[in-house]
Amino acid sequence: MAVADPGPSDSAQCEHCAVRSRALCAAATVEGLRDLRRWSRVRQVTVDEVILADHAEAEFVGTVVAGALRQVKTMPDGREQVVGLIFPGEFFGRPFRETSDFSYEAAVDSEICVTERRAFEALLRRHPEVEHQLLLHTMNELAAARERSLLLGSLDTLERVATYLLVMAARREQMLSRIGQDPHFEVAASLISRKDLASYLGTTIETISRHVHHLSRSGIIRIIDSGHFEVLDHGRLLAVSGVTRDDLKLFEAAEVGPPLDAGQIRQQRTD
Amino acid sequence: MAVADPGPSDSAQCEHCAVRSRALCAAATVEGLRDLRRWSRVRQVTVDEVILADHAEAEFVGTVVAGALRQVKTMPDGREQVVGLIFPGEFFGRPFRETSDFSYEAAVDSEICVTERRAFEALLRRHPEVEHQLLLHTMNELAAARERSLLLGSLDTLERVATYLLVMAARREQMLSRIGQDPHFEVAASLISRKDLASYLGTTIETISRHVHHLSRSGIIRIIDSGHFEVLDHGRLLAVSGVTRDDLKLFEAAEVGPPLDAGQIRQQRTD
DNA sequence: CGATGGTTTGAATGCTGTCAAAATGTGTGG
DNA sequence: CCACACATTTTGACAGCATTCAAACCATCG
Repeated sequence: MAVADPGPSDSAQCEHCAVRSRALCAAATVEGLRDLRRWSRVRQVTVDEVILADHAEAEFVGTVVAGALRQVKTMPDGREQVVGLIFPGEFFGRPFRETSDFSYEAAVDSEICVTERRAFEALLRRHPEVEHQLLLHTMNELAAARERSLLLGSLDTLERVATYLLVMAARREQMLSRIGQDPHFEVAASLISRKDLASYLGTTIETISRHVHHLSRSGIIRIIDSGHFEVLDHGRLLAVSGVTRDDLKLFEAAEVGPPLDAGQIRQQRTD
Repeated sequence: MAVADPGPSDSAQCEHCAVRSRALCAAATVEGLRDLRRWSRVRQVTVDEVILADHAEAEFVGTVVAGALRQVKTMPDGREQVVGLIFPGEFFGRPFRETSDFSYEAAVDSEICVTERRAFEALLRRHPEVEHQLLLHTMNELAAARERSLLLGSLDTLERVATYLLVMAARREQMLSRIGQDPHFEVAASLISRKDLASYLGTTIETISRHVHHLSRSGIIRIIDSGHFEVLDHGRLLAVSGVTRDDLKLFEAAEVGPPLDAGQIRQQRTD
C-alpha cells in the first residue's frame, strides 16, 4: 500500500470536498478558507453515534459532507422528537453558545467536517463574509423550521407523508442536476430510517407504512423498496399533500449556496 | 392642544423607546443607531391588520415595540397556522429576500418600528455589530422554532397548554423584574386571542377551554379571566407540561438583549 | 436454517376535532 | 341603567383519525 489509511479523522482536504461549492465555506475568501481549514477536521461517524449531546458542552460546529444527521430532543419520560435533519452541505451546531440545545446524532453512517467552536467564532469575526453567509443560512433554516410548524400543526399524517416524499424527490432532482445527470424518473429517497422519519413527521412507523401503501394502491407512487419511492403522479401527490408548490420550496431552503456568477458555473454534460 | 397628534406613523424617537435596551438596535453603536433611525418609522397597527402579506414584496423589516404580531401561513383550502408570535423587542421580517415567506398580522393593536428593507440590508453591511446581533437573534429564534417542533410533534394538547402557560408566566415575570416590580403572584397572560392561541398550539379553542378548566379544577391554576391565569402550583404545572425547565427556556429565547455588563444593570427596587 | 431487526397488517382504544347549543361577556343605543 | 345584538367562551355529544398493542411477514446475516 502506497498510501496510509487516513483513519477516522483527518485534516480537511477542501479541494476534493464534495460539498465545497455549496457549504458555508464556499462563501469564504481564499484567506478565509485557509484560516477555516486550519481548525477543521473531517470525521467519519457511524449510525446512531452521538456527535453533540444535549446540554453538553458544544465543542465544535460543523458541516455534513455525506450522509445525514438528526437533531433530537428527548423528554423526561423518554419520548423522542427529531426536530431537524441535516443533509450534505448543511451547517450544524451552535456558535456563540457554550452548551448544545439539542442532541446531534448520525442518522446514517456519515462524513462530517467539524471546526472547533471557539476558533470558528473568532474566525467569523475575522471574516465577516462567512458570518454573513451563516446569517443567510440561519434565516433559511428558520423559515424551514416555521414551515415545519405548518406540517406538524395543520397537516394530517397522510399530508405529511406526501409532503416529505415531494421534498425528498425535489432534493434528489436538484442533487442529480448538480452533477449533470438527467433523472429519468422522479424518485424520492427517504435516506433515513423509518423510525427517524416517523419521529420527524410527528407520527409512527405504522401510520407511515399505511399511508405509503395507500399512495401506492392509488397509483400515485410506486414502492421500490422501503426507502425508495417513484413518484408516478406528481400532480396528485401535490394535491394530496395539501401544500402549495411555493411552500414546498421553503422546506428545502436549508441549503444555501453562495450566489454563483456565470464564470463559476462548471460546464456540465447532460448526456 | 399644544402638541399635534403624531398620527399613525412617525419617525423613530429612540431615546423614549420602550424596547430600546433589548431590541436589535441596542447593539448598535451611536453612529449605527443614528443611521438606523433615519430609515425607521414608528407605526400603530390595529388588530388583524396585515403588515406583510405572504408572497408579497417585503418592503420593510421591523421590531415590535408594543402589542404582538402573529406569523401566519394559509393553506389552499383555507386552513391557517400561526407559525410564530412576535412580542415587544423582537425583530420580524426577512432581510436579503425580495418577498415575504409568511404573512405578518397584528394579533392585537400594536406599535411597531419599521425600517425600509433595502436600507436595512445596506446598514447591516455598514454596521457589522448589528448584523452580528441579528445572527444571534436568528439563531435563538431557530432554537425556539425547533423546540416548537417538539411541542407540536410530541406533546398532547394538555401538555401544550401547560407549556404555553409556563412560558407566558416566565415572560411576565421577566418583564416585571425589568421594570423593577415584584410579582407577588405568578400570572400567565395569554396576550393573544383564543383563536390565535389555538392555531399557535395546533389545536382548537374548544380543546384549550377544556384543558384550562381541567387545570383549574385540579387546583393547578386559577382562571382570572379568559386571558389571565394565576399559576397556583408551578411544580405540578411543570409536571403536566412534560418538558424540562431547561427546555422551557428555549421557548422564550427569541428575545436577545445584548450582554449587559455590571455597570449597565440598573438599580432595581424590590418593594 | 434459525435468529434478529425492521416492516406490514389487523383490531381496539382513546384523544381530539367537529358540530351544536347554552352561557357569558361586551358594546351600543334607548 | 337597562335592553338588545353580537362575539366569544364554555359545555355537551358524537365521530373519526391516529396511536397502541399484537401478530404476521420479510429480509439480512451469522
